[in-house]
Amino acid sequence: MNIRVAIFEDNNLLRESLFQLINGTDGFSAIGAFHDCRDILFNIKRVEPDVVLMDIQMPGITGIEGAKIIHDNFPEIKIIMQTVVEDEERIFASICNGASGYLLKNTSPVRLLEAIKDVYEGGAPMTPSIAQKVLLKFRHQSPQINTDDNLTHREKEILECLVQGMSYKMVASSLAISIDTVRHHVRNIYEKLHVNSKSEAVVKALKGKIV
Amino acid sequence: MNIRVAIFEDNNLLRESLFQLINGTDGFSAIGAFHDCRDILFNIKRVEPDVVLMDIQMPGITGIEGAKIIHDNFPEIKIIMQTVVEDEERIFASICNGASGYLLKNTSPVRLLEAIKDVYEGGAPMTPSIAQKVLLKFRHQSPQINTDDNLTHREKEILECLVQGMSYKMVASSLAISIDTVRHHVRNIYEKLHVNSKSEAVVKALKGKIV
DNA sequence: TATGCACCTGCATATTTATGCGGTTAAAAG
DNA sequence: CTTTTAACCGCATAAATATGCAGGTGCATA
Repeated sequence: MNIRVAIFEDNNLLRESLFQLINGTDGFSAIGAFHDCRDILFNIKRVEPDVVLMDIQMPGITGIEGAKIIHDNFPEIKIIMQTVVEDEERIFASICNGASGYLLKNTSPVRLLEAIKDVYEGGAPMTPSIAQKVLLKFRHQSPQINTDDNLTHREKEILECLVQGMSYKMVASSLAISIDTVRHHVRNIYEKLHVNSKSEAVVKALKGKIV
Repeated sequence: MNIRVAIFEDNNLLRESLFQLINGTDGFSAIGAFHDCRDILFNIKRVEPDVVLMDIQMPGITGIEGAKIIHDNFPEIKIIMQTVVEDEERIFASICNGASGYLLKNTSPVRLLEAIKDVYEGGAPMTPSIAQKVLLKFRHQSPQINTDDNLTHREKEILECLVQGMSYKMVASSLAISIDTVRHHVRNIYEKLHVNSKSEAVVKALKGKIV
C-alpha cells in the first residue's frame, strides 16, 4: 500500500521534481501537486492524501495557515513543513498549527522520503537544526520541577483549587472542610512559598510547582 | 579533525560494539567507554570528548543525572541520550538536563554516526517518535497567542502588574494613577476576560494572553 | 459637531482575603 | 511514651477586593 502524498509548493521546478521523486519511488504515490492553497479543502478532499508536503511561504494563504486548515478539518492527515529559512516564529507557529514534521529544503531526497514514511508512522521527523530550536524553546519554557517547597498533600490540593480560580468558600465546600481550615492551610502555603497574596501564590504555582 | 566521542553504557557488548563502530569510521574517534557514571567528571576532564553518548538507565548515577553533571560543568559538550523505552518523563527530564539528542537503541549505525555529526554541528537529532512526544508536549504547553480579548494598552499594563503579584495600591503608585482608577480598569479586564477575581484573571493571563 | 473610545477620578458597600491568636485529634517519628 | 506533624476547627480584625453608581478629559473618526 503506497503512502499518498500531496504537495503544496509555489516553485514550479521544485514542485515538479518532488512529484517525480515521490512517484518514482516504491511505496510512495504523489497524488496531487498544487502551487498555492486556493481551494485547499476541496483539493484535499478530492485527492485524500496521507501526508502533505507544505511549503511554508506561498503567495496568498501561507503554508502555516494552510497547515492549520488541513489539521483542523482532517486531523489524521500528517503535515511536513518545508522551508528555506529557519525562522523561529514560523517554526513554532507551524508546530502549534498541527505540523508534525519540519524540514529544510536542502534535505536530501532519501531523507525526505524517510521523513514522509516517519510522519506516516506517527513520528515527527525534523531537521536537527530545527529540532535544536524546539529543544531550546522547550527547555526555556519548562523551568518547572518544584524547587523543594515541601508542601503537604493537603496544601497542594488547596493550591490547585486556588489556581482554578476558586474562592476560600468554594475550596471549603469542594474539599468538605470549613472555611477556617482553608484559611489555615493557605497561611501555611504562603509561608512556604514566601508570598502573601492569593494571586502571588497562584503565579508561583503556575510557573514553578504543581502546575 | 575527528569528532571525539565518549560512551557511557553499562551493557558490555553494546559498549564494545559502539566503540568499534565509532573508531572504525572515518572522522570519528571513540576516546573513552565507561560502564557507569562513577568519577564522571574526572573521566570527562581526562578524555575531553566533543560528544557524549549516554545510556539513560545505568546502575548508580543514572544517565539523566550524568547528563546534568556534564552539562553543568562542560556546557560545550554535546550529549546524546540513548534508550530502549520511550518514557516521557525521562525524555523531558533529559532535555531539561542538557541533552541535545535523543535516540532509540534500535537506531541504525549509519544514523547513529549521522546523529553524532549533527549534534557536533549544533543540531538536535531525535528519533522521530521521540520528536513526536516533544512536539505534542510543546503544542500542549504553548496554547498561547491571545484569543482576541481586545484589552486596551492600559488594561494590559495593569494585568501585567497583577500577574507580578502587585496589589491595587502598588499598581496605582507604579502607574501613577489613583487606586480608584485601578479598580475601574480591573473591572473592565474582568468583563473582557469573563472572570471575577484577581487570581482568575492572573491565571488567564498566564496561560492564554500576554504571558 | 457629535459619537465613541481610551483614559482618568470619585464614593459606597458587601464580600473576600490576610493574619493575629487560640485550640483538638490521629498517626508517625523520636 | 513523648514529640512532631498533618489535618482539622474556631474567632477577630484590618486590609484588600469586587461591584454598584456617577462623573470628567482629550482625541479620532464618522
